Amino acid sequence: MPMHVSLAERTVDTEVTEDVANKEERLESDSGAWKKYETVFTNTKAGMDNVDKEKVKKVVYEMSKDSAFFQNEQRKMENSRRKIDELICQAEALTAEQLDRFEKSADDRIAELEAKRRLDKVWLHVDMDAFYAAVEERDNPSLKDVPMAVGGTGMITTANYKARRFGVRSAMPGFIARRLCPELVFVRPDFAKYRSAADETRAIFRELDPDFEAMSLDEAYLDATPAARARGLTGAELAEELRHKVLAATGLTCSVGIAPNKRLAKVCSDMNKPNGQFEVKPERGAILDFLRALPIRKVRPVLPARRHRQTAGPPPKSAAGLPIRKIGGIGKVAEQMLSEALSVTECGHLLDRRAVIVALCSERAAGFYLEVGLGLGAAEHSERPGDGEVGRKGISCERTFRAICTVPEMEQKLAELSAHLAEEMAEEGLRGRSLTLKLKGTDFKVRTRAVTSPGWLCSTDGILEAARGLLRAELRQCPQGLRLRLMGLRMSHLAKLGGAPGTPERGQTTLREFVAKADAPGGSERAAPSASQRELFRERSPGAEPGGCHGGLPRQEAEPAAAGSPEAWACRACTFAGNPASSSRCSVCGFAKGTKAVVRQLCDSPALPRPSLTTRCPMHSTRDSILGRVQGAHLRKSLWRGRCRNVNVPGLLECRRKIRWLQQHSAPLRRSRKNV
DNA sequence: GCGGATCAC
DNA sequence: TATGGTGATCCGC
Repeated sequence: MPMHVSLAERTVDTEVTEDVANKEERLESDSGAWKKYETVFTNTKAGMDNVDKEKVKKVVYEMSKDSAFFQNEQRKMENSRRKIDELICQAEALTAEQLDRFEKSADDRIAELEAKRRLDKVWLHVDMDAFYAAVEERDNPSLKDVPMAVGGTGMITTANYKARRFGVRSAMPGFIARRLCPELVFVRPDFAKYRSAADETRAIFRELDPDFEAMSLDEAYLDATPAARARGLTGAELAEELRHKVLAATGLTCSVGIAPNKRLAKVCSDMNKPNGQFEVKPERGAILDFLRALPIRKVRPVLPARRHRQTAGPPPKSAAGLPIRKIGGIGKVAEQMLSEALSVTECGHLLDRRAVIVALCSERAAGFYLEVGLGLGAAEHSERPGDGEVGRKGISCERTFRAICTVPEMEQKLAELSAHLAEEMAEEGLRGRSLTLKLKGTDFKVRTRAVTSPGWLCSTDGILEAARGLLRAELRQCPQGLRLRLMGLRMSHLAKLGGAPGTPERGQTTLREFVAKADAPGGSERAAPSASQRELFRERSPGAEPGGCHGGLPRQEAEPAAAGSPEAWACRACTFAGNPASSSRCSVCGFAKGTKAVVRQLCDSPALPRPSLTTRCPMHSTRDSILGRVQGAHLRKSLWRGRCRNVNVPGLLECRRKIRWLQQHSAPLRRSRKNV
């Protein structure tokens, strides 16, 4: 049985249940393994109530089971399984007294949250119905009569409702969709067209709320409070009017949710999809009812036999609460965790189980779940970036390609990505300090490696140089080589290009971020981000010659207009850190240059086992090899300063002792090698 | 700050 | 024949 039973299935009467049971039995005899393969495709979506989910699941499983993708999914599932089991143990270990205490604490928080409840707002969440597909159908009506999907054989972005009946849906790979529905028609996406259609809808949104919040091309939040007051209309009336206007102007239908906050409005827009609307009245009781006992929405097509039975049999179970998965932010993993560790499958359960939730979840998570249980949500538009502010946290690009395993191929990809990223940044007038390299192996495992540079990065060359450094460090850690199917670059710590020269723009930005973070609930413990990094790099001597110790980490990058002071940093031997070129010590691990060569020899020598990420290096007791990157900035800093006791890493002191020993004995060792 | 994971669209 | 790209956030180091 699926752990998450959909809404529609709950109302099924005994006869149909028997039918399902029989089918289950039949399929059980095949093998049964497919049942454990949970994909996002089995999650209920609008227009998919009648889909035979078990069949879809089996098809997806059959087509996936031998792939590397599947293996990776299994690995991820096992990991979350472990975490959930851990949570279950913790839950079982809770004593009655503890639970009592947590319940009181939960009640306090609930009282605080409840005090902030607002019922005076009218929010609309507008969601265009199967947007891309609908635009294509509008422009080519013959597509209306066939199952159709926008996207390629790689991935589907949207499916029309005819296709959804087969279980075809967004985010599904095309080849699986074709198997589910052989006559499926594929249409190449045309984003220019969708953007122009979105512009038409947005012109209408703007009439109702000039500050409306577009979440994507096909989705927006509208604060209809002022309009409702000014015109003396209810939210439902405004929604009705809006839907008609959108249809008249674009020929497209949309669904609208009406509620006193954004979170509820979003849930509501999905209730009567497509081309419908649903309101939760701005009353506390109505909201709690909505969460506890979901009204029977669209009635499923009812078989005559079933109708007959329904009158004779037990009353329909209409009182099923809102499934937690309907809430934005609760995905596959959270759903499983809540269900198995906390016995929460519906929003109403969140309040019943508040003590365990507060006991086991993080502060933020618990707060979120309590809010959901109370039906609370944002009642104001999210803050918009002010003038001159960046408005985003990062900018990135990534590409999937056929498997590559040679370094030149990888460097070629990096060059393309760097150029692309630099171009995008230039378009938005951005520069950044942190670069993250993303690698996905042919086994679908994802790794990310990041550097934060003391200077700004924005040019293709600057980005490429930093990216190469990250790649080389990774290659050094994987002597067996890499087989990649994806590479990506992401720039973060962004700022606008062309700030006044010499101003400590970075300091100001981070300070503002820090204040904002500290202001946010639960964020007060976070340290100012850049302080340790600045200290790491401060000892750089100003006159260092650029080329001295060059491993591929970024130098200070001049802005296109103003010339900055070029500063070489980075060291080949320790793979990573910023090193003043003139220093004889690595600023990351504190080794003298010569020592590192010796350590490397020792690690490489056949007499000793090779260090790897999983085995302990024979030279020290930490998990990482000396040649590998020392994890974590705080750890690097402590190593450099010799304050190991502040770092909670077992064996670190011993590690330093060994290093010292090596340093003292490096000379004879080096000599002995020369003699070989 | 870094890296893994999750989530939404 | 064979599972995407972009952006954000959270958690635990």
